[in-house]
Amino acid sequence: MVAGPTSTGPGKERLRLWIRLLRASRTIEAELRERLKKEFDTTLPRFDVMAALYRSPEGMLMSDLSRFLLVSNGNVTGIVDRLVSEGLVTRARRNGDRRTSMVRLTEEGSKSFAAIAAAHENWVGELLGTVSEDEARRLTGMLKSFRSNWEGRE
Amino acid sequence: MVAGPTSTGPGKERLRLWIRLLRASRTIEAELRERLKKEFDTTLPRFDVMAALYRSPEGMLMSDLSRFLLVSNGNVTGIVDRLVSEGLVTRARRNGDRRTSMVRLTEEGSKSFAAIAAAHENWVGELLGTVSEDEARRLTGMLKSFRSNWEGRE
DNA sequence: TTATAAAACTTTAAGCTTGAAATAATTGCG
DNA sequence: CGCAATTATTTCAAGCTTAAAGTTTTATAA
Repeated sequence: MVAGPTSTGPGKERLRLWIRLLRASRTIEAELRERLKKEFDTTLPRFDVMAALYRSPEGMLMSDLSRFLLVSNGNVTGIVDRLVSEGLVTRARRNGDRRTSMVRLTEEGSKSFAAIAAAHENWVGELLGTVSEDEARRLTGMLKSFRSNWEGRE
Repeated sequence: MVAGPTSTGPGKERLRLWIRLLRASRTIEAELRERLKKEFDTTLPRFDVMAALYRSPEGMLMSDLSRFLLVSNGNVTGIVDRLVSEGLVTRARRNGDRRTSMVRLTEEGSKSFAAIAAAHENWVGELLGTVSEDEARRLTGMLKSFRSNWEGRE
């Protein structure tokens, strides 16, 4: 996914775009992962889950998390397990539907996330520093319309 | 990495961009992974390694692969191991420097890759279909300059 | 009711991924 | 030369990831 086009033709320009997109996101992702590890001894998947929960103080179902984060159900199970065992998150069995459980940040998890998120936002600002605010807005617009055109997820 | 900004401020626009970038690449990546599995019973990492080797008929060192694909050394070892055991790739010990080995596609690997790459290019064209050729060129340019400004890898 | 299907989740097996430690070969320098 | 540092690679442990199969609970409908 990271090599160059192997031919010329109609799809070439879009293939180039895809390769650039992928290389850019991998490079940034690698840098963020490294800093999360070094500075906060955590991982990107944990950060993702906590970020989602931080936006939903009322809690989220496992399936909400899985859908929102674009990862599989089983995947979320493992990450939440570990967050629970670290005291950052709780799984609350529900009376209404006993198949499901509400996942929420604990007090500690919320505090912890706020600190990490602040650093994270600065890192992203730094790593994308060469993109002007205006360019960022335009790029975001292009990517947004692309996704929402392609399929209905959010 | 996939949730929205948690605050307003100067870095907000770039954080939005990063989230869009990540969601776009994850969505496309997931779709490509699924099709590679279904249609060719292979994986993205295998495809990446084969794509790199296809561009270098003379072969690549393990460290070349690792650098080019932006993944760790140990990672490449495992993927190449599996490709070797499937007869798609060879590791040739070198006389000059016996620490290293040249990795090459076999005849079969080369044929196999050519077929997969053709399908792959069509898929990408389809998945990025809502982006015009012209827009694709502009986006690519932005992403390219961003990366080369940020650091010296290629 | 009461089977049967559907939904929410967990478990499992296989593979991917990293960072760190271990091996082995080469290079450089006193 | 001889040995310390460097380089190329593999091994390892832990965690991430998916698809598929399994479990439990809820909904449907004959």
